Amino acid sequence: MAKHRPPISDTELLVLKTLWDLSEGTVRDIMDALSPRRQWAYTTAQTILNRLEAKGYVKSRKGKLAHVYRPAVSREQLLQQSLNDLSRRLCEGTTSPLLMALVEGVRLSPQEIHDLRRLLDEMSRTDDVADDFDPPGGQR
Amino acid sequence: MAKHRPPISDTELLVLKTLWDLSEGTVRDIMDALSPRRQWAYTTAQTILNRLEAKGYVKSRKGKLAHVYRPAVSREQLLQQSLNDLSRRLCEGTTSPLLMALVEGVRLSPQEIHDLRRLLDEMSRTDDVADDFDPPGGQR
DNA sequence: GACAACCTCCGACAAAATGTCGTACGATGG
DNA sequence: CCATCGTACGACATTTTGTCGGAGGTTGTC
Repeated sequence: MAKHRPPISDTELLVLKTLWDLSEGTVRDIMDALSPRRQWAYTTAQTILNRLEAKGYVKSRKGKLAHVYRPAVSREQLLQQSLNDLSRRLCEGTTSPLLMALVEGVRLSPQEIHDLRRLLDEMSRTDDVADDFDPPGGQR
Repeated sequence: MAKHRPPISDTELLVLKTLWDLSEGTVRDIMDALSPRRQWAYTTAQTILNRLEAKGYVKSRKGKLAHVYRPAVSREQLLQQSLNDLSRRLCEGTTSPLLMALVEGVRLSPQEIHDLRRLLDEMSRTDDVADDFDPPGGQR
């Protein structure tokens, strides 16, 4: 189940991205990594991290000296979640409209098209066995 | 160029959706269509419409009696825009990660897979002719 | 041509989200 | 034992969102 998480703001995302890069780090690590792009008071960075944790995007563990933060969601998961939210907001939870919009609205490289085809092949192969009959107790 | 539009809030989206359904309508039309889900003062609906217009999501024309509002963006365009924003926020503007996340993270129906395949076929066909050389004066 | 019914314009306001800190205080290592 | 560095907690200005109220223009109707 994709857990429901409050929306992430731009500043928060900036910090999360930094954490993705670092894999993990303390408040100070974040500040260092971010400077000179952002000149924050120590507590500012701290607050962002706290909020990120409250929202479920990072988790922390007690390091010897300072708390060590690490992402609780990967870029892929965040992508996933965002797409789901989008789908719920705009398409009553269906996803093919997203697919269509993406494929139509973007110039895919031949390489990407190829990869996508492969992926589709895989999917229909696994779906074949599952779609032959209605699963008992199937939903919706 | 996809115009940059400020983010749309949930309430605003609700109204925009109503406009999509009605094709167009006055403040009162919106209110009627929305009741009894929402009990708004007339001016509340008006404000939402105004903000939607300010943000570029709807436009209005002067009707005989009252202003008539109509969507300035279709559901597809909004989808497009949202996906672009997402791509910019999370993937430095690239789109294949979105594609992958969508295709992997969602159970497509055989029908959807079929449609997608068709779309891909079309794309590679048009790409074949379009990619041989730079079209003179070609847009986007 | 005065009235009621509608509309529009403009501004107001509270609540929530966001961006940014300061302070008080506990742990730590020379 | 005191200078550092961290944490907890709260504060505050700004922006965004959700909701209205009131002043004043149109209009259709007796």
